[in-house]
Amino acid sequence: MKITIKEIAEMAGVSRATVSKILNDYEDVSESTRKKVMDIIEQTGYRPTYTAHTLATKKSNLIGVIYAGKINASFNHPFFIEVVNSFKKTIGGLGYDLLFFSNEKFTKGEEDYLARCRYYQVDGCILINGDDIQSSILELEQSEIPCIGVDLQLTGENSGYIMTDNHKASAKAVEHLYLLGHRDIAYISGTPSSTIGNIRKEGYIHSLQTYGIPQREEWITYGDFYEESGYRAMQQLLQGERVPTAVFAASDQMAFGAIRAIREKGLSIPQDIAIIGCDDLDACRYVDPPLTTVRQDKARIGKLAARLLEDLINGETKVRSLMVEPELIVRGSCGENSGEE
Amino acid sequence: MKITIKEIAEMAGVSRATVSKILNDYEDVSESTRKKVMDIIEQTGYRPTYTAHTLATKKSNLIGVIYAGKINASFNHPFFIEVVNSFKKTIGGLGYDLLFFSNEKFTKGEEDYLARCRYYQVDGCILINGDDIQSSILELEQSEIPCIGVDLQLTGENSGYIMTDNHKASAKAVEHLYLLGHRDIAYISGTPSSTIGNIRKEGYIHSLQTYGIPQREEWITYGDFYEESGYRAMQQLLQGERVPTAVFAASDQMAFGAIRAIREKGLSIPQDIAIIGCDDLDACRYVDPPLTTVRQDKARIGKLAARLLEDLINGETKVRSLMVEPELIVRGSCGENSGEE
DNA sequence: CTGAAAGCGCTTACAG
DNA sequence: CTGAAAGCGCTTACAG
Repeated sequence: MKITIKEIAEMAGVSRATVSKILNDYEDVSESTRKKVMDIIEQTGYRPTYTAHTLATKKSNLIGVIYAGKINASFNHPFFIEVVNSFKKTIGGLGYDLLFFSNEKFTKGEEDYLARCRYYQVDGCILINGDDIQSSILELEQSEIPCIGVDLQLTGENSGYIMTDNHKASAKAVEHLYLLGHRDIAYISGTPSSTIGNIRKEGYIHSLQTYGIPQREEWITYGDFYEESGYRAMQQLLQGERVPTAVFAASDQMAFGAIRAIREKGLSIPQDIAIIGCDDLDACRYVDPPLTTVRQDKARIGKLAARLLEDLINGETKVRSLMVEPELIVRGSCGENSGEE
Repeated sequence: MKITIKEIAEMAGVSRATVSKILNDYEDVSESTRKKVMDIIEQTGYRPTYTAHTLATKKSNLIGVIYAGKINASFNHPFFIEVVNSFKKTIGGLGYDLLFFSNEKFTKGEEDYLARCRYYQVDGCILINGDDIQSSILELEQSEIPCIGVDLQLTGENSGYIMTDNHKASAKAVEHLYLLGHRDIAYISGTPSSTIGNIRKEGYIHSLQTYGIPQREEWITYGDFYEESGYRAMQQLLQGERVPTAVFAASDQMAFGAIRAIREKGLSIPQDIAIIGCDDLDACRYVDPPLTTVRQDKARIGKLAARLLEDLINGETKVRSLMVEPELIVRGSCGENSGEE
C-alpha cells in the first residue's frame, strides 16, 4: 500500500540513492534524471517516511513542548496558550512540527523528559514554567538538547530563556498609581516560591522607594495567581487596620478576585480602591469596571522564543536570555479612563 | 554517546533479540535473563529510540492534532482549547503523545494532511472544526487513518465525530426564555456556512414552533461567532421596526458584542432585553450582568473523543458519532437569577 | 552524474 | 528459552 523510495527508484529506472539525492536537493544530479523522478513522485503522491528519515539523519524537525511543574496543569493557561500559539506559528514557518508531551505516559515514578526527548529525537524543546519544577527538568536543560524556557530561567550549556521584564512591569503599575495620586499601594503577589511573583514583588518594593513611599509589610500579600487566592488576599487587606487606596495584583485573575472582595465589602472601584492587574487577559475587557493592567506581549514572547530556539539548534547564538518590554493598558479600574484603549 | 540495544545486549551477554523481547514484555524469557538485562537497562538509563521502533513496528503512539479550516486560526480558541486539553489528558493516559501539525510547513499550494500523517505514521487524528474546510481534510478522513472530528461530521470508513447536541442547546435556550415569559425571541447565528450554526438555527426555529411562537425572518441574523459580529447583528436587530425582548446568540462572544450594542443604545439587561449565549466561556462570569448561557461539556467531549479514537485505532467499535448533552447555566442576563450558579 | 553497499536502531518470524 | 538473520525506509560516504 504505502509506496517507498524503492518503488520510485524502480519506476524511474534509477537507484534509490539518486532518488534520495533529488529529494534532498543535492546539486549533482542531471536535470533530465531529476525531472523524470520528480514526475513520478508527483504522479504517485509519494512522501518520504519520517521515521526512516530521522533514523538515518538524526534530525527530526520536531520540537518538544513541555509544561514543567505540576502534571498537565497548564495546557489551557490563558497566558501561556497565547505564547505557545505564537511560538507555534513562527516555528511552524521554519519547518517544525510540535510534539506535546503528555505527562501521564512515563509516570512510573518520574517523568523522564530527557529520555523522552532522546526517544523522539526532538531537535529542541520549549519549556513552559509551572509551579514546583521537577528534577527531570534540570536534567533536560543540562543536556545536549537545546531548550528555551518561558518564564523559566534555564542556565544549561544549550539552553536559554525569555520572559517579560517583570521588574519593569511593577514599575509601570506603581508609577501609574503614583501619578494618579495614590500613596497607599498594596501588592498581591503569587506564591512565595514563584520566581515571577518575586521579581514583581521586588519591582514593587523598589518602585515604592523610588517615589519615597514607605513600605508596609502587611500590604504585601500572597496568592497563587488564580482568582480565588486574589479574593482571599483582598479580604485580608480589607480587614487591616489601614486599608490601601490602590492595589497591584500580580495577575489579572487575582485582580478579578480582589474586585469581588472589594464589592462584597460595599466599596466601589475606582472611587474607594483602584486596582491594576497583570497579563491583559481577554476577560479584562469584560469585568466591571474594565481592568487596567500591565500587558505581557505574548505574541512577541512566542515569536522570540522560536527564533532563540532556532539559533540554539543551529548553534548560531551567544544570546541566551531575552527580556520583553511590558506595556501598561489603561482601562477603567484606576479611574483615569473608563473606555477601551 | 547514545546507547543502543546493541550495547545493552553485549553488556548482558545476550542477543539483541532477547533484549527486545524483554523490552516488549514477551513471556518466553527466563526470569534470570530478564533480571540481568533489566538491571543493566536500569543502570545505563537506556531508552529505546522512537524512530527505530516505529519504523519496525508501524505503531507510533502519536496522535495528530489538526485544526481544519483557515490556516492556524484556532489553536487558542477558547472552546476548542478546553476540548483539546481534556482530550490530551485522556489520550495521554492511554500512552499517546500529541503531534500538532503546523499549517505553514507543507504549504506549497496545499497542506497535504494525509501525506503528513503517513510521513509521521500517526496512529490516528483528531480534527478540530474551522471555517472553510479544505479538500485535504476529505482526503484524510476517507483514508486508512482513524480520525475523529470535533464539531466536524466525518463520514469516512475509519472516522467518526463528536459534538454537542446543538439542536437541544437551542431548545434549552428558547425554553428558558419562554418560561420567563418571552415571546419575541431573536437569534444571532454563526456564518451561514457553519454546520453548527445551522443546527442551532434549526433548533431555534423548531422550538419556536413547539411553543406556537410565530417566526420572524428579520429576527434571524448572522455573525461569525466572534464578538464584533455579535455587536453588529444586535445593532441590526435594534434598528428593526419591532425590537425583540430576548436574544439567543450562537456563541458567548457574540453575546458579549450584543450586550455592548444594547448598552450603547441606552437599554438595560435583562429589563429591556434578555440575552443568552452559548459555550460557557470563562468570561461569562465576568461580564455585567453575568451571562446566562448553554454550556457545552468541553471536558466530556474531549474525553469521549479520546475513547472513540482509541476504539477506532483498535478496530473495536461500531459507534461512529456521539452527541453530548448541553446544560443551561443560569446567571443574571435573563433576569431570573443574578448570582453565580 | 550515478549506483552498490553499509548503516541508522529496533522487531519478528523462524530455527534450534 | 535463545539467537541469527532479514527487514522497516531512508541516507551517505565511496567508487566509478
